[in-house]
Amino acid sequence: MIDYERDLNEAQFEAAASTDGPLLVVAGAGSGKTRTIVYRLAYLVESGIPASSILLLTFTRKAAVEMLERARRLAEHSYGLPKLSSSEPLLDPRPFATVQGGTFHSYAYSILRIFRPQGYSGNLTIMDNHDILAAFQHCREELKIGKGDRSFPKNQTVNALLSKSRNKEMPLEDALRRDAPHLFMHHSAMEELTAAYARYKREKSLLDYDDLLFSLEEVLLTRPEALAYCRGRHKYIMVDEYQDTNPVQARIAGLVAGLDPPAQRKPEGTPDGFRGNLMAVGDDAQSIYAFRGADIRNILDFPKIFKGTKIIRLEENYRSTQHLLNLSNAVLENAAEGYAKHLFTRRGDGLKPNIVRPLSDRSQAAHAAARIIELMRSHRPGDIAVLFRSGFHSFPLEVTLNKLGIAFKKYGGVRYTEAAHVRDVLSFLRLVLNPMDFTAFCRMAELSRGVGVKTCLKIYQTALSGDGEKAAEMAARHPELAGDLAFLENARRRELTPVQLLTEIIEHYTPRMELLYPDDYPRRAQGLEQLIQIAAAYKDPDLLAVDLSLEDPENREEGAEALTLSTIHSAKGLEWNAVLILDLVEERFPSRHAMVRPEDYEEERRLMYVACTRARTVLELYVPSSLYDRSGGGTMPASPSPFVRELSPSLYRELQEGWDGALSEKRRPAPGNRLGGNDFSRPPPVSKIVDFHTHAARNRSLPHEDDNAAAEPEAPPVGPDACGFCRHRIFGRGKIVQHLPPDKVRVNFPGFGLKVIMASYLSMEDG
DNA sequence: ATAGATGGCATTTTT
DNA sequence: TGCCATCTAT
Repeated sequence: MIDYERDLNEAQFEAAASTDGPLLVVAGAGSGKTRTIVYRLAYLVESGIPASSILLLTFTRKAAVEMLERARRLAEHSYGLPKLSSSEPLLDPRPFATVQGGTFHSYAYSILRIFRPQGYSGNLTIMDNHDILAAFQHCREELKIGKGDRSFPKNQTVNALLSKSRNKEMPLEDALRRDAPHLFMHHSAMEELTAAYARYKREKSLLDYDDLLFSLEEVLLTRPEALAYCRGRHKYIMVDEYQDTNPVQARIAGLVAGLDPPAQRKPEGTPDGFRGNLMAVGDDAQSIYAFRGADIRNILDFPKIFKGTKIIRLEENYRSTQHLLNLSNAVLENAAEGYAKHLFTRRGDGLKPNIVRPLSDRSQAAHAAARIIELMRSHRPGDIAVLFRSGFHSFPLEVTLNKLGIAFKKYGGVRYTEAAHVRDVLSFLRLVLNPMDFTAFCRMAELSRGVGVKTCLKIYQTALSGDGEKAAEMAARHPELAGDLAFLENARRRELTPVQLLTEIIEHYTPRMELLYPDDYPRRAQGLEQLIQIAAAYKDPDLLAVDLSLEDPENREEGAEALTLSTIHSAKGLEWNAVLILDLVEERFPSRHAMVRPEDYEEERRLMYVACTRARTVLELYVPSSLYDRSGGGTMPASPSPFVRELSPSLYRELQEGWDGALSEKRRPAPGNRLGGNDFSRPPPVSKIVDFHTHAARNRSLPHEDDNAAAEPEAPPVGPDACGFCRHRIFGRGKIVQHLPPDKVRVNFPGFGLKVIMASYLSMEDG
């Protein structure tokens, strides 16, 4: 049996054992949130609640799968294997097998398949990003909007703004005023485009991501049988990462859990009206999705909306050492709004976090790689992660790792499902399931030579008007297309499992792929193998197709054995022994786009908090002094992120890159000894980097260390007694403040502050 | 009408 | 840099 009181702390236990009524669990980072949810699942099931009446809504499907998997292991461990001969009623060997789990989007789709939204008939098709852009392009050509007008926003921009306005539930006009005032002049054309886009979707039974949510809400509000169905089926709702829900999602959760729609609600609110079982789990300090409409008020107002909410706080941290927590807590301390969060741990102090100051983003990559190699001696690659604000921040590191042959997987950035060949195969799959899937049809048809958008549209329109024969005739004029259609026809006739179906599609498609991608088709073929692996988990090809459109399958692909590179957003909810955070400089982190509105800035701070709290024992913050910036025409100075500047030096250890490329601990002037020249016995280099950018270094004609030689400078151009001004390749002109025998000087560079630099790398300047 | 090519652009985060 | 959108020759 499961011993809840042994395995959980008091607060966790209370959360797990509070089965009925509204419940808000404010779970600090690393406070055992997943554990609590898993044990609560077990508790519910042990209380006799059928697992099939539990719905677990998570932020990603991956999170749901992980939790259910952990629940299964807990059950296995606690109950053992079922004894077949026992006369006792057997426990289900997989007690959680029927718990429903997934994202709001996939839940919405599962309901909308049964209860179609108003105006939609036939199979619903989920649009992915490419489909959406193609739709906008189509509409704008049709309406001749923005033609030849350079100032008119691109499809991507239009889509982003529209989606934002929908998620925040504000008129497009207001969203423009707020986020893109320079586009405000186009607001009426954009409204027009938006209307055309909506028509387009309806005509072709297409739903974009936002439609899934709004359509579900509409169905729940307008069709009592749909609401009754959902409520009858799921009586216990758990929502993970509640701080990142947007208003529709919160309303959907409330509706399904039993909250009456506003129209039916009594004027005084919901005094005793709410009888549902809804648990929200989240952390206001980790709310990082406001940009897509997440509303932190959902979690703050939860107790007001659901009267009688029990609030439980989880503040004991089981993940990180105390030194790491001190730094994370400090990040929040400077928040504009006072978050009452103070994480503590009983794990012990551990090591202080390191702040590493490389001279450039290039050497940042080299140092990070060197550090990773060092860490891999005592950690598995899967226990190490490099995090960054934006996808492209990891590019230099990716290059370095590739050179060194260090395998990594990257999350965030280019997505697997967006790879062209995967989308091709997916189109075939979708067309087998739904012959009228317009976007899939276009994608497949355009693989044939001589077929473009116009032809696609014509054939599709003909088919839509019911004249299937004529459409087939038109298609037959293109032999390749005809072959594809015959293939689809054949595949449809047979009842194939998802795996069989995909196998046949890939077989059919492979010759095409070899023509299309002569340079790298073997690699792509390998990627398609993965698709088949993924398909093995599905019985219903329809659900497979939807999931492939909704999420990145790479996320659940095999082992955690590779080093992780990830945006902070994608790292949410995960943890590693060692975490390196890159590019902690102004303009990058916080993102320069977040410097306008204070609330955006605060979200960056929470992002920093999320990043720091991913680490268990090792945390390193990288603060390069310069960045390569192509638009700025080369290497530009960079100032440390305010999130780093704010930190008290007592919280971390500081490593600085000398001009010889080695890292050494920064000397902090002892109190009362600020310029004392005698105690500069140099601490041993913490990690000496091999120059991974040899050719780059040569191009810049920088001397670099041999592997065995301690760098001995050549005759210094800056003499031992020199004073006054000098010049440095990156920092520019600076004033020599102090000599550090035998071979270094301390220089004050305007904009960079004091630097300790090998004298041989400086040239004299006239005062 | 299509396909291939050129040229211009901007570069946050995700379901 | 790589992605789009538009242009141009077929």
